[in-house]
Amino acid sequence: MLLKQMNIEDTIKASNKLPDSRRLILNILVTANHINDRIGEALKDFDLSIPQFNVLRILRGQKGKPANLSTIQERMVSRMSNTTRLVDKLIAKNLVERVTCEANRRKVEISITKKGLEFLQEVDPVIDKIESEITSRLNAEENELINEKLNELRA
Amino acid sequence: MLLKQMNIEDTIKASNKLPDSRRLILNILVTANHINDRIGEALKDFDLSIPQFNVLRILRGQKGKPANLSTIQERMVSRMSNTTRLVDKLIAKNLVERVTCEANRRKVEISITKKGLEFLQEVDPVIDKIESEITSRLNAEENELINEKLNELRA
DNA sequence: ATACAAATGTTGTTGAAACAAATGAATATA
DNA sequence: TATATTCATTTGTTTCAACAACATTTGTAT
Repeated sequence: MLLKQMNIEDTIKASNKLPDSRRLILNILVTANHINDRIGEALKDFDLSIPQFNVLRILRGQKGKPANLSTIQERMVSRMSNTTRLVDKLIAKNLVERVTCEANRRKVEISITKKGLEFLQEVDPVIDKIESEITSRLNAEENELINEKLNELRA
Repeated sequence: MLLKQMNIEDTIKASNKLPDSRRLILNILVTANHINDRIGEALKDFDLSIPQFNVLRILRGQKGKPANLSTIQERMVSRMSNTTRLVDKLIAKNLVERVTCEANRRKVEISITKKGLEFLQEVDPVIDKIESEITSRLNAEENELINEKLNELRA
């Protein structure tokens, strides 16, 4: 199978060659956008936004242990200003629940419900498929190499 | 100068090691987010949103030739649903202007104003600095390598 | 103890994005 | 030529995010 591949200049139809730094930056942004579009599209079938999906995965990662709002915020891919209302949405769907923490009554304990876990099990394979479809275009070493280089960029 | 560097598991504080595909996907998304945060922050000093900034750069890239709305949409880093109102904002600031195309009156011709060009000249060095600050953490070959690999991911 | 500061979430408001429908202009069809 | 179809953009509506102000609980210092 032959896949046509485009550099970013073509992709965003830049009129002239970009400076190297901007070229890489744009490439990362465009690629991230591409990924988000694909995942967001798939999640629409489940009436789930990307941030909502991320919160669910974070809560599952807690393995039963509830999480505070601030914990969720820290772990979000993109930091949200109003995580409260995001959680509200998930509560309305009975996918998560919230109780105020007894030890420190300012805090709040958020956890994923049984229904939430079951729901995730339906969503997961769809997203996994997209993710591995994308990353399978590179082999494991290339994959790992990019991981390292991106880590350096964020350093 | 020693920079502390974090892998994505640490960055998003994942409780367990992620599968390779998700690992790379998340890394790209987190990195893009990091870049957007930094650029968005800098643009705030100029009362400019990232999409607005992109439109201005697209129009400058036209070198005097005006662009249609649809042309702008194609070239945007992230596709927007309502570019009309985005352009309205820039018109309100006298940075761009819009006239309906004589040849095809459905179309509209959008171009950057003199003031817009001058404004971009102020903004550019600030953004360039951020962009090269980030990309300079890798050398030219690494930089180019990632570009290629990202192109393959989007293929 | 009391007062003051910091931590943690929530709520109100405003502006932007997503989505769908509508407008107006050009083109194709009958 | 009249009518339908498509194109390019705009507009209306609903949802969501950013930001700031607020409330409540906890911690600290006098």
